[in-house]
Amino acid sequence: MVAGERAGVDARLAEARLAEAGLVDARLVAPVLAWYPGAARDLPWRASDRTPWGVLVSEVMLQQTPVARVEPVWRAWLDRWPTPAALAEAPTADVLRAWGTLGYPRRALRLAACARAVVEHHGGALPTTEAELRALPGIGAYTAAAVVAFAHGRRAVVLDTNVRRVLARTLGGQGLPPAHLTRGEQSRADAVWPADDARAAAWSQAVMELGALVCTARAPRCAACPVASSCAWRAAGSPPPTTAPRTQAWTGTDRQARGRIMAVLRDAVGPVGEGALTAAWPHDAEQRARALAGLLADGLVARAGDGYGLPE
DNA sequence: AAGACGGGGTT
DNA sequence: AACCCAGTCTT
Repeated sequence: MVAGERAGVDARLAEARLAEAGLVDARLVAPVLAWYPGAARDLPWRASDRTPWGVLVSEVMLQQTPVARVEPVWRAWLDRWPTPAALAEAPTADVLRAWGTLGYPRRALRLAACARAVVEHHGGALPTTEAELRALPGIGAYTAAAVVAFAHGRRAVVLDTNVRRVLARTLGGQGLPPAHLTRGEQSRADAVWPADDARAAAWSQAVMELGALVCTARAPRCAACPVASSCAWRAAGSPPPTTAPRTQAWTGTDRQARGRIMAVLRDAVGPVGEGALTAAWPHDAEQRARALAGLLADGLVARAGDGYGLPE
């Protein structure tokens, strides 16, 4: 075993002892739970009249898209398709237009497929276990846990980018979590998560909110943090992150080309011809063809007469 | 384990 | 111009 692994194991053992002694609960969980009620945002998918379906729709929309952009689309979506059964009947073109510019439109396709699966296999009601949710299209480990915690109020370890950052800083002393979710992070989270359903669900919501509002990636508001005094990262002098995340290129990528084509088709009343696609991405015919082929393969675009349109 | 996959607000 | 965002799926 190399020194780094040895140190990691020692750190986890130390954390496990702290958890056993109830110190993590006293220093981290309890203060964050106390902080939440006065700080939480008033988001519509958290309202007392929320439904599991509304929670799921919010979680899928929030996969890589910020809250501010999701909120208006979520409201319109739930007004139009208040249940899985309603969405299951919707034409794909309507679904993609309602998704608008949230990005990653395959999520909209998967959400519609999820609605149909819920109708077919679960009688139209969302299942309540992580394993059943995980088996539905577009629902991965995070979203399954989020629905269990936020919609059903039961214990589920919700490990999104916010929670990973809070735990990396407060317990790990690191500025940012690893690039990819590690077993170490999962075992650390499992040790921290309260055992009781109601407390665990409240913690899920509160720790995510802390990461979103206070323990932010770029410029954390440590002065407003309820656990600043026991934060391992602060104690270490807030050292900058060691590994810089690789930023994704955007301008000139296939993804941008796909987006331009989708924008044209969303805004078109009927099918569009080759000319409209050329105008959408004029300078690289090869890339345009590759993007269109990908969209057709993904089921985001369909041939319509002599041209192309959103699928029925 | 790595790469593909949108789009817009913030710094 | 970079960076960031309540991830998932495929290879």
